[in-house]
Amino acid sequence: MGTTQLESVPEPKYWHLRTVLSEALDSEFEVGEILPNERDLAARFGVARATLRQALEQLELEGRLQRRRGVGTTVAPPRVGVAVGTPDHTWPGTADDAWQPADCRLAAPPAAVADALETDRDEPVHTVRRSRVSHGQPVAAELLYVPPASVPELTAIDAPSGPARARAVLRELQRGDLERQESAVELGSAGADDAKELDRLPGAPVLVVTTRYLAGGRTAALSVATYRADTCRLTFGESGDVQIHHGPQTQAS
Amino acid sequence: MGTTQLESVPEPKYWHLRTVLSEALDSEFEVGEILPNERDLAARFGVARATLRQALEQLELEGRLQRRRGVGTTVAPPRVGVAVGTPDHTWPGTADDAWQPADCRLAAPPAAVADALETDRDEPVHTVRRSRVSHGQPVAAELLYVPPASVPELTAIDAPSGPARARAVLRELQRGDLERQESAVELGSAGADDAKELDRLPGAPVLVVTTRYLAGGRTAALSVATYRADTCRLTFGESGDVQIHHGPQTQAS
DNA sequence: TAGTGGTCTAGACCACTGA
DNA sequence: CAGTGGTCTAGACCACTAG
Repeated sequence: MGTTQLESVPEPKYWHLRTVLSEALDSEFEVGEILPNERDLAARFGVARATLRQALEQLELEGRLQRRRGVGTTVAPPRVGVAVGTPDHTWPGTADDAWQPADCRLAAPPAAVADALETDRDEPVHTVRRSRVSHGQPVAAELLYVPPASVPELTAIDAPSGPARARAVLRELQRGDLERQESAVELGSAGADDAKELDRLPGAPVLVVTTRYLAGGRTAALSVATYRADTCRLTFGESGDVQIHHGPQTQAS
Repeated sequence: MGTTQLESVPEPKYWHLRTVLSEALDSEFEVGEILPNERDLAARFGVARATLRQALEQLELEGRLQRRRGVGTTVAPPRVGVAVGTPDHTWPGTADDAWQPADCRLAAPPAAVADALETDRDEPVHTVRRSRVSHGQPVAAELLYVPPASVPELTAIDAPSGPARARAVLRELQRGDLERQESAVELGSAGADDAKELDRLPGAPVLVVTTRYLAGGRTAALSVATYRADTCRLTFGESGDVQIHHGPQTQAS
């Protein structure tokens, strides 16, 4: 990071700063390397700390930086591709299962979920909580809603609750033949519980993947999964791993 | 918004404020209604304007609010579902074409794009710029990279450049038989040009959809599309419109 | 305990919109 | 023009991590 001054330009300081830092990251830093602390960086560029932080937030949103309280700011590795489009990676129990069941409860779901499942609003459904790990890092937290009708042979004795119960539900669910799945992706922010599971602070940006599993002409299950937006790239279809995007698009015209 | 004071809680003020406002939005406001201005709101809750703004930013990220400089803050309508998983909605020229070609240039693409296309890094490719409109609002800006080999019958005479040229390229491209497509979704921020096209400020959060189109065993084209993260929900597969998510996930335990 | 990022304040000025 | 959100400052204190 050679120069230490910002020219006066009509664009916001924090945006210009973002660009300068981004180029510095490309040319002068290695993945995992720690940056100078925020107070030093702000002084070096002659801006207030809040302005510097605005630039860092942008870069973190783009997956270029990783910040941890009490530790520092490090250069983030490229985002990991996470397959979500094919049943292999989400329908429970398939071979390379990166999902780890955490809990299971029987309770009435949110109204919107009940509507999508076509169950009564106060009819309890199995609610499985799972977390997904990739490359040793937690990447997603999921709530899977399974109406009792989808797991008819589930015996109450298997296990009362907890991970064992969750596995029993998933095992029974998998006996059904999945026809197809429909997904939607949108931006959201992590709630307190998801944040803890994803090792982030509350409000951290997440990609919310809502998936409806269809089997036997019915909605067999419905999943709401939150993926870390800073570290994940969601892939659909054959896991063809296209890695193109890097920073805001700029078109020389 | 009845109460005007925040209790002292161990959670950040802006987060608590976000929750309070979110509930107020559900119960006391209609879509399109304008909120009091930031200075009034901050005073009403007894916090600094910056803190209030942090809460509003969260809600905007979640698609609950829409803020426009010089105008005010309004309650946003639910996100619109935008189909991106099936060729019908992205492969050029299909029936219900919501895409509007804006420009076309012949130029060497970014290195990463050239690698994915399996062309030489300095080999020029057709670069089509399109924008997608839904419900009268711009929702996406796209750069479509088409190697000359994918449009062999394109005559240089059709049109030198501009929208007409873009349409010619798309028309020729469509003559190929699309086998399948692979997509990836990640979070990004809008560059200056995308931002203008999407009617947002630079740095606005976008969902970057990178798609590789396969035809005749080759990569026929590659697209990098940026969708407004605040207003869009990307749907994959049959356009089954699951609308579940609303605010951070909270699990009563 | 020293150093980091996270939160919060109270101001100021700017860029933009619409009447 | 008045009013809005957007940017920026210079501080302060807190929560967390690691030696």
